[in-house]
Amino acid sequence: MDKLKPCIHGKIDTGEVDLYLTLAVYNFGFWFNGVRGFVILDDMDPVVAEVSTSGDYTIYSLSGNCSSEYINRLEWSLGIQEDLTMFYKLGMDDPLLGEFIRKYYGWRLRSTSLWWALIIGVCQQNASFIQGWRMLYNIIRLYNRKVLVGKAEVLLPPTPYDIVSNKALLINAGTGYRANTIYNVAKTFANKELDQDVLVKSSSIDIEEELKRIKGIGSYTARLSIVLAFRKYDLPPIDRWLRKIISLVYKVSLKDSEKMWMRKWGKWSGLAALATTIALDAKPLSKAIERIKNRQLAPIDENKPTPLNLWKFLK
DNA sequence: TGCCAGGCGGGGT
DNA sequence: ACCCCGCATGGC
Repeated sequence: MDKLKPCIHGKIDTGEVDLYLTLAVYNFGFWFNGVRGFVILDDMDPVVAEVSTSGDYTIYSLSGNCSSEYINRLEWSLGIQEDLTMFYKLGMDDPLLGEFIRKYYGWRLRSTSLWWALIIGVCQQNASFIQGWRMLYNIIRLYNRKVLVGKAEVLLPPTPYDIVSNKALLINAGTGYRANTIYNVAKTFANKELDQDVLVKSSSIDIEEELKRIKGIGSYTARLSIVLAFRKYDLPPIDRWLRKIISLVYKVSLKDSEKMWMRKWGKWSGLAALATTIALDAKPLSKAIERIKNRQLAPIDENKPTPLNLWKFLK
C-alpha cells in the first residue's frame, strides 16, 4: 500500500461556504464522517487532502512535497472561490429550488476527476438513486485500492487500469449491463484517448460530443460528468426524472422542459439540476411529485439514505 | 412476484 | 427527427 506523506498544512478561508454541507452531499462514510473529509485531488498519482469542517487541512502526496497548486485544486474542488451570486438571484423565488437555495446557500458542489465522474454517471443510468450509489460503493470496496494517509487507510476509486485488468469485479458490484460501459470508459482512459487537462479547454458542447463517442455514454452521463469534473454548468443533465418534474412545476410539455430549464437557469442549468436532486432527497419520481405537491422542497432526514446523509449509510 | 427505475443504442418509421 | 424496445440488477 502506498504511503502518502504530509506536504502542506493550512486553513481554508471558507467565507459563506458551509464545508459540512459541501463534504456531506453525495459522499461515502469512508470519505466523510461528519467532521472530517478526505478529498481526492489526484486519483492516479494519489494526492489526498484531509479537511475538517472548520477548514483546517493537510494535503498528502507520495513524495511529501507538492506545489501550492494543490491548494488551488483543493479550493477549486470544494467550490470555495465559486461566485454563486447570480445562481442565488435567479433561484431565490423559484417554486422548485427557492427554499433549498435560501436554506442551503452554503452548499457547493464537490468536484471529482473526469474519470470518476463518468463512472458516477454510468451508475445512475436506468437505476434508482440508492441503487446507483450502492454500485459505486461496491466498486470501490471490491477493487479495494488503498493508500495510507498519515495513520489512516483511505480507499481510492479504482484506476482505469485496475478495471481493464479485472473486469469481472464490475459484475460482482451489481452494475449489470453497465459493466460494459464502465469497461469502455476505462479502456478509453487507459489508452489515453481522453485527457482531462486537454478537454477542460473546450466548450461544454464539444466535450459532450467527445464523451458521447464512448459506447454507453449518452447526453445525460456526458453532461453530468461535465458538471462534476469541470464545474461547467451550461448544459444540464436532464433525465426522465427531472424532465417530468420540470414539466409539472413550470407547466410545459416534456419536450420543451429542457429548453425551459436552460432559459431559466442559463449558465447555471447544470448546478440547478444537481441541486434539485438534493432538495428532493433524490426520491423516486412518484414520491418526488408528492413532495412537490406538499411543498416539501428542502431535504428531510428520515433515517433513510438521501444525497445529504448517504455517508451515514454507506461506510 | 412481477414491475420498474436520474439511460442508452439499435432498429424501425 | 422521431418512436420503441431490450437490457442486468435489486428493491418494493
